[in-house]
Amino acid sequence: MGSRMGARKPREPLSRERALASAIALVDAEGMEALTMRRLAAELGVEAMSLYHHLPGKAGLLDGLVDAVATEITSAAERAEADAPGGDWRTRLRLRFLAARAVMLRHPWAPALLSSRPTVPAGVYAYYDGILATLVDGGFSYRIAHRALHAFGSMALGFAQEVFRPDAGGEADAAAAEAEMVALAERLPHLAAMVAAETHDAADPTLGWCDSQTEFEFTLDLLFDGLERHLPRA
Amino acid sequence: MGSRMGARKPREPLSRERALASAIALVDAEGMEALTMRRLAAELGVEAMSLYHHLPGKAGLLDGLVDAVATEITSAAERAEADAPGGDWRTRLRLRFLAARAVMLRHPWAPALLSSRPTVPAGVYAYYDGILATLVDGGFSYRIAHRALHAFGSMALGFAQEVFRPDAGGEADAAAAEAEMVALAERLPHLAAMVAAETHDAADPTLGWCDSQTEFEFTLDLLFDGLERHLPRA
DNA sequence: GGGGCTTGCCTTACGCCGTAAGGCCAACCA
DNA sequence: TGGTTGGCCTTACGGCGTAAGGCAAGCCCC
Repeated sequence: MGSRMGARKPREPLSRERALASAIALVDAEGMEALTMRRLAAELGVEAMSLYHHLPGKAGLLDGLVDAVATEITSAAERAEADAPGGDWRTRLRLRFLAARAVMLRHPWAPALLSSRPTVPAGVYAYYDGILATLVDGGFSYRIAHRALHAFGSMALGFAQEVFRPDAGGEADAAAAEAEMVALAERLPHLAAMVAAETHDAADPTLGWCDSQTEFEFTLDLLFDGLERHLPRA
Repeated sequence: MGSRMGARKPREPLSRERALASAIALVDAEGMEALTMRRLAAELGVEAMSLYHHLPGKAGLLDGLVDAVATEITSAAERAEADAPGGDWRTRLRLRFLAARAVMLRHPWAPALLSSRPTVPAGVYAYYDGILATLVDGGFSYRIAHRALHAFGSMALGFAQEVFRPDAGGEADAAAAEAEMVALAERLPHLAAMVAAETHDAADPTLGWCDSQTEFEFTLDLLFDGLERHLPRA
């Protein structure tokens, strides 16, 4: 008896894939600092050292995470571009970048992890290749396409950098916050003026006062406008 | 006897300033991962716990580093712009950004540290204020200046991102590297074509094949060209 | 069918890390 | 002169990544 009723096995045998999936879920839920070998093992119902039979140490685990998001980005970008077959290079690139951004927003830890790697993760090259394909198909020389890749920089990867986070830390002590704002207005007049100007004519429907999606697309257009002048036939 | 011949004192008494200066020197020389409380204390000829009389823990130490580079950047940018009093907003911004970049190149650990902070370091606001001043002085509305700040993103801070680092890891086993290159050309045709195109007509004097300074300035011009269309009088 | 090998997981232990708690000694002030 | 204070040290705790080895179950080949 026993081998035929196998479904009762207390747990499936652990593997690199299971470990990576669990790690991603853990990091999505609790952030990078929660990812320790002991904690991940506990999440899998196992002891820490057991992970070393499937992963080459912590660095290897991080490599696995990086590869996972890199392929997620690449396939998302590929799918997005395939959905608009007739578009010009701008709209196709835009779709790629927005797809990459969507992935990054799902995994807020990914930008820091990607840029912390000492070398470009191998999986990212495939993504860059797709961007290059779109550019050269759009008429750019490889020289300019190369520069464009640099110009896009972290935008191509969809990094959602929130330059201003005025709400960080809750809203306790609003009076003190206002006092600090007044003090800030004296030391940093232009910043204060900008905040005032932006909050006053807030007739537009941006939430808070920084709509990162809008900023992202504005930057995209800025770069695209600048790039367009470098088309050989222009 | 003793108090008059003070210069013989075995060491000066340690302070926040001395600790921060030593920390910056250590990190410049050996990277962020070398910065531990014990190591920093050893560097100062002291035990780890002594640091806690001058710094509020490791996080406070990192805050100190962040503040130090922020003020270094701000003052460098201010000095750079002051050196060209008659220029238009483009050249003045360019001077600011290149000054910031120079600081970052002196402290390669700074970008990751700055962007790892949960909130924008206070000292960075002063730097942004200077950029805003240049923009509004150049005729931009606060709305567009705000967007420009987002558009510049990490460029404003001079982040030197090296997208391609083909030499990482030495040059051992050149044959294997070439084999890998061939395999890569099959999987990533556009990337391979770009590398080929760029290395063949390398008549220009760029070192290696990515001159990050050139890429940086190309991106600056791209953004500036795009921004210029948003001037109200254009 | 049984001995040896492989596989998968566990136990123990080491040297790092940040830091809480408290001791000791010299300088200073009353 | 004696108490107080400040600067530095000692000890210790829990957590980290991981090296080294143990132990039981399954498999292969004779």
